[in-house]
Amino acid sequence: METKSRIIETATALFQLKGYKGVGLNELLRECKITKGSLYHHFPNGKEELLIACLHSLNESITAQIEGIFAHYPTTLEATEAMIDMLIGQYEKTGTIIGYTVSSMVSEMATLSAPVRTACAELYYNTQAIYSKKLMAEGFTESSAQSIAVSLSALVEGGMMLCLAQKSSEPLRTVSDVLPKLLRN
Amino acid sequence: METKSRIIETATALFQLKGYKGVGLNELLRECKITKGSLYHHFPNGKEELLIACLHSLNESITAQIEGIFAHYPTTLEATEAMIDMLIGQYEKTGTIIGYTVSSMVSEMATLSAPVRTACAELYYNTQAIYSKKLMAEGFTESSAQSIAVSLSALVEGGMMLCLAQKSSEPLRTVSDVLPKLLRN
DNA sequence: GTCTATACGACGATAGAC
DNA sequence: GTCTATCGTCGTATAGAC
Repeated sequence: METKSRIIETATALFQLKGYKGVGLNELLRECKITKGSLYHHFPNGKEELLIACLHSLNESITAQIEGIFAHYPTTLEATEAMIDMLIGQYEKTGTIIGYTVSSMVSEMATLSAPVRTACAELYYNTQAIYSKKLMAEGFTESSAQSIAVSLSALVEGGMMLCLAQKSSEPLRTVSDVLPKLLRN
Repeated sequence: METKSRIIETATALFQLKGYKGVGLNELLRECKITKGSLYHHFPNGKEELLIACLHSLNESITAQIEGIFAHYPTTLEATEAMIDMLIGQYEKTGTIIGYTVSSMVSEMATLSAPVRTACAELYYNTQAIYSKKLMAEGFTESSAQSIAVSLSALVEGGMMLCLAQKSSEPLRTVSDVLPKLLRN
């Protein structure tokens, strides 16, 4: 069981960094220090089964982390700013954004594999639920809260894409600056 | 020359649909009804050179189309709404978003190939310049206009990603509804 | 549960005839 | 400028020993 979770952890990072199709099994095995036999023992249906396991794992960890941040800050604005700050910090430390986006998997696989698409959609749904809940606690109506929650996740996901293209954390900083406009009534 | 532009056109659509790594040369050749010899005559440096040509071509067509829309509507709000409406229409007609995003190329290649990353960054830069110019004409300060322009492109790009994951045009509709919050002073 | 060995197709790219 | 033929590599996946 420890091997299985190590595979998932390593594969998740690699998939986020290089995309699903960009990671060969050999590279993954080298990184995990295991062999094909072991991989196919844990994931009999191969690479796509592994990807879905990675997405479920990402879903849990991202949801937990965002929930933690949102529990710690009194307002949605402060919580979202803190979340983006964390993304920026991670980007500046590592040069990429690992652990907080499934964009590469969405754009690569959403039109090709229904199970993968569903797993990505669940992740977006969960984070939007966290945003939405806090917005309603602040007095937004349900429909307004849901609209803003969807927009927040679009803004953050798009902001990460811009950072990758520009090779700079500036887009996420800008997005963070604009949040007050979006979050006032 | 006619062959070359047909290759670019076909390849652009395929890359956007299935991602760069997801499109094999054989599939592309079949679709274009040409052979390897011809492809490598026009693109001696192979697939990545073709990708960059596609990105430049996309850059021109997207910029022109957005410029057209922004010239036609009096306010940034109306223009952006019209642009998103067009994306939604295209999505509902074809089931995917082809011709208006480079997300898949960014997330697949941005960390791997500098020329590809640069070509994507240029596209974002050009569209943001269009937004920004119109915002300034409406009285926004330069720094405010630029912040909003970056956020608009993040919002649209992220919105498309959510649509693909959810298999629904709803996220883009929601994003469109939220625009007034972002665009008022 | 992990290993080695292997199958076999697809990949991007090249050479050379026409 | 377009064709065919072919190269070497790497892709995912499987079989079977330990």
